[in-house]
Amino acid sequence: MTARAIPLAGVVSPALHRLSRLAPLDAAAHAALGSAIARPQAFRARRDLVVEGRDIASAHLILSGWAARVRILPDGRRQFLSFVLPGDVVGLYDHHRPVAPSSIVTLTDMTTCVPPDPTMSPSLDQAYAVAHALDEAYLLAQIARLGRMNAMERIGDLMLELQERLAMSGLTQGHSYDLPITQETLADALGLTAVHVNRMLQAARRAGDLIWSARSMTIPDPKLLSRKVGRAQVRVTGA
Amino acid sequence: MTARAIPLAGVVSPALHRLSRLAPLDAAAHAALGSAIARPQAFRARRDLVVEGRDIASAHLILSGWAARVRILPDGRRQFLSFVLPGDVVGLYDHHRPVAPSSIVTLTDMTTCVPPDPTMSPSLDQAYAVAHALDEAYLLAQIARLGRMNAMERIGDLMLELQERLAMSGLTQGHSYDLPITQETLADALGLTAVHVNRMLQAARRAGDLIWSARSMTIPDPKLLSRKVGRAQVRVTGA
DNA sequence: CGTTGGGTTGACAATTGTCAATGGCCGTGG
DNA sequence: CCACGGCCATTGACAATTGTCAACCCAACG
Repeated sequence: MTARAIPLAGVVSPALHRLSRLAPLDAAAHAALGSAIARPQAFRARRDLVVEGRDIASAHLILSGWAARVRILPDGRRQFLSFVLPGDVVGLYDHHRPVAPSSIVTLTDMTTCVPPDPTMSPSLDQAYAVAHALDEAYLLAQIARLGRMNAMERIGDLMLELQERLAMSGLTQGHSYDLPITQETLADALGLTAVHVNRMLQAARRAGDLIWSARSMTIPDPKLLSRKVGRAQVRVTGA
Repeated sequence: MTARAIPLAGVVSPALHRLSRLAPLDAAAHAALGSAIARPQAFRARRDLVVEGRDIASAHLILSGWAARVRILPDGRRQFLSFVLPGDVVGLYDHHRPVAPSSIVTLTDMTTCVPPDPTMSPSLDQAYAVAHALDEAYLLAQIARLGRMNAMERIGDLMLELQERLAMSGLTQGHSYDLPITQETLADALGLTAVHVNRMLQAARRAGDLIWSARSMTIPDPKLLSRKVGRAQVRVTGA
C-alpha cells in the first residue's frame, strides 16, 4: 500500500488530522509528515510495539489501529494504563528519559511511521508537546476513573474520552465511532472483570446511554452522559 | 533563616539531597540551588499550592512538607493523583503546556522555593528531566495500583513507594519514615474509604507487615512485603 | 463441520462501602 | 486548672458492588 492509496477522496490521514489540530503546522512540518506517512510500518494485533526497558530508540507515530500501554502484575493480572490511538506519538521523549516506561501492545492490526524530527519545525515541536501534555492529562483522568468512579461511571467516562480523542483525528461519525476491542480488553482498562463490564454495558444500553454493536459505539446524548458520570473535562487551553 | 542555618550538622536539604542523586550536579547547579533554598516560601496545611488552570507560571521546588495533586468529582468525591514530597519539582514544564494540569493542595505545612533556571546548568536540566520522568512513572504505578490491586496490596505498595521516594531525599530512618497524613488522606489516595483503610492497616500490623504509630511508618521487611503485594519496581536506569 | 474466541447468563462468594456511635487526644478559652 | 469542642481513629452491623466459577450460545473461520 502506497501513500496515495487513500481510502476515500478528501480523507486525510487521521494522524495528520490530529497533529495539525494540536498546533497549526507549517509547510516544513506538512512535508515531513507526508513523506514519513508514505513509509508505514505494519504490525499485527497482539504484538509488542514497545517493550518496557528495551528498545528505547523506537518511536512511533500511530497511523491506524489501536494499541495500549500495559502493566502486568507478577501473578498475571493485567492493567491497561492508556489507549494508544491514531495520531498519538509514543516513545519520542524516551531518549533523555532514564526511566523504563511501560510496554505497549497492539490491540488490532496497526500501521505506524517514524515521527519526523521536531527540530526541523517549531510548529511540529509544538504539536508534539501538546500531544505529550494530553497523554499525561489522560493518565490523570484514568487515575480518577479507577480510584473514585463505580463501574457504570468508568465505562461512560471512558467512552466519552474515546469519543473526544477520536474526534480530534476525524475518526468519529456523528455520535458513533469504531471500537475495535473486546469486552475483556475494556475490563483490563477499567480495572473490572469482563463479566461485570458485560452486565454494565447491557444496563447502559437499557438506559439508552450507550449502544455498542458490530464494533460501533454510539453515545446518543453525550452531554447527558457527561452529567450522569460526573465527568471532568480534559480542557485544551489555547497555546 | 539563611542557607547556613542547617538544622543538624551534616544534614543537607532533602531537596538538594534528592536532586544531586538524580543527576550529579555541577558547581553552578549547587550554587544556584543554595541561593534558591535560602529564599524559602512558607505555606500552611490545606492550602492550594497550585490551582488547576490558573497561575501557570508558578513553579515550586519542595523543601519540606507534603502535598498532593488532587482531582475532585462534581459530587465531592476526592482522588489524590500523586503525593508531592520534598525534592519534587512541580509546575516547571507547564509553560509550554497548553493543558490545564491538576490542582495541588498542601497536606502539611510546607516550604518551597523557586526552582533555579535549568538553562544555566546542563546537570540541573538533567536532574529536572529525571525528576519529571519519575513523576510520570509514579502515575503509571498509581494506575496499576488502583486498577488491579486489592486494598491490602494498595496500601503495602504505596507504603513501599513512599519509602523509596523518601529514601532518595534522605528522609528515612532505617526501615521507618515520617508519614504526616491522616487515614482519610490515605484513603483518598488509594481509592478506598477511611474505614476500610483503618481495618486493613490493623490487619497489616497483625501480620507484621506495617507498623504505623505516632506518625512513624515502619516496614519491618520491605523485601517480603514487596513479594506479598506483587510490586513492580520503578527502576531508574543509569542516565 | 469442528473449533475457537467472544459474548451472555445464573448462582454464589468476597471485597468494600455506609452509617452510626464511641473514645482518645489536644488545643482553646473560661 | 478544667471544661469544651474538634479532629481523628476505631468498632459493629449491615448493605452494595464487584468478582468467581461454570455453563451455554453464537458467529466466524479454517
